[in-house]
Amino acid sequence: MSTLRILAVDDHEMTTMGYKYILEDQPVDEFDIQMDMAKDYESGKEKLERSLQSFPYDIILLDIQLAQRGEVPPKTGEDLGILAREISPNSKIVFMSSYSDNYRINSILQTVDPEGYMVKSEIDQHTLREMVPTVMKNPPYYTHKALAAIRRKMANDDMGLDQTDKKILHLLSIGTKTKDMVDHLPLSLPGIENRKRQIKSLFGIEKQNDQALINEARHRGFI
Amino acid sequence: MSTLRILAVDDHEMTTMGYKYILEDQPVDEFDIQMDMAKDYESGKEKLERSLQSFPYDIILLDIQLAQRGEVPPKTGEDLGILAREISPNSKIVFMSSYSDNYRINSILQTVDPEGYMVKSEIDQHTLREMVPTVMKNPPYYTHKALAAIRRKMANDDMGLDQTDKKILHLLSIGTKTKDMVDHLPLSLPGIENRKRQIKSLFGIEKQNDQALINEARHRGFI
DNA sequence: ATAAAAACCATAGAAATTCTATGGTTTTTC
DNA sequence: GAAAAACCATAGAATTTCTATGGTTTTTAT
Repeated sequence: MSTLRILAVDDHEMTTMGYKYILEDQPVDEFDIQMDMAKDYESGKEKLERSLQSFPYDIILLDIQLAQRGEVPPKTGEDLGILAREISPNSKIVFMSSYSDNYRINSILQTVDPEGYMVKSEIDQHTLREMVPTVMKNPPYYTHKALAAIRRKMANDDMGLDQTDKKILHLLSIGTKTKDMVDHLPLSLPGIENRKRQIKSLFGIEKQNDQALINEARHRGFI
Repeated sequence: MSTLRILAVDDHEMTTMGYKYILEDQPVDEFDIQMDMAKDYESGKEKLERSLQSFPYDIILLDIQLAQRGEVPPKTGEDLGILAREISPNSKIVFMSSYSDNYRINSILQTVDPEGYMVKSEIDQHTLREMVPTVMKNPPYYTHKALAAIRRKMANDDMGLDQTDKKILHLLSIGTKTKDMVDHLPLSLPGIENRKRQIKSLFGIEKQNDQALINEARHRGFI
């Protein structure tokens, strides 16, 4: 029976406590578990760095939304994941996120490529304990909602949308006005309008408004 | 206890027999199972069409490689899947394939978007019986190797490769000579060479040969 | 070992795509 | 009903990608 060292980073202490009790309570599969906790980017980073001196963590559980301590720009769990990949490449990384929105999932799957992604509403004693051996021996582990998002993405992948198109969809989805997008994109206003028109055409919703575009993009798993 | 009607199409009769015995033997979850079998595209198509008159199939299990009966061009399980989606849209479709190669999986995930994908080496009594209720109530169901392929794809997705680039990689992987690719692509020979060079650059393997490109593309989940 | 084949590279100009600038119309919002 | 935002169209500029061409290097087969 080997011992796994797990670091859980979440700004809600209750959450990490929950993980701790469920996982340390009794052995998971063939593993004994020993948990560490952190509740923001900085303390997570510190624990991570300190661990490299002795035993690196076997698994790192990361919430996306982390409490800030006044940093600008604010650091997220995604940033911590990217850091962890770099300095502790043998640790398995699992995101525990409230978001099941595609833009976030897609981004994390590309920047971090974690061994697991669990949507919080689907985390319970069973899935949590199931995740551990899967991530260690047979990654990846995705909960159902994450998997469904991934499926949507795969099904609508090669539509020819590029990074810029996807960013436009994302900006739209968070309520950005088209005229303000010029501040976030290297494009002129008519350029943006043109792309929106092209995407609508690709989606088969010509001559409809932005809401229709947002709905279709969400349905197709882009946002 | 409701009854599920399942159609299995595979050119190896032993395989479909195996599915039949395992699934009909005893109820799966809350379902009683009744299997039909077919061993090529034509007979699969007939059973499918006939089923529409009475009760459509709940689940359709498809092998990719199907025995031909002299058709040119040969029809595959993918073609049958596309047909099934059209004429029997409420049936769940699950691919049972020997291939875990990405190009195939990616293609099927886009053209058919099946509720399940199982790699044959991972099919056994347990996974088979686990697949049924998942596909019916909580799709998708992917076996581990399929999931790993999907993960690779997601991680390397937005590299800016377009359809043509991916087709070049695929043609390369099946041994097509560069000079012969002009017959399969709407491009001149230097055009193809240029794209290969660009892709190598994207992959960080400048000035290396085709084998290196194939290896890297496979590693990144494109083929 | 060497001849033939294929792969690889570079360049110039053609072709196609995408951008911007501009000016206007329609729709939404308050 | 006035102001703001979204939407549309066009011409020309800028960029990208393609082809044609001619050459060098590497691989393959004898």
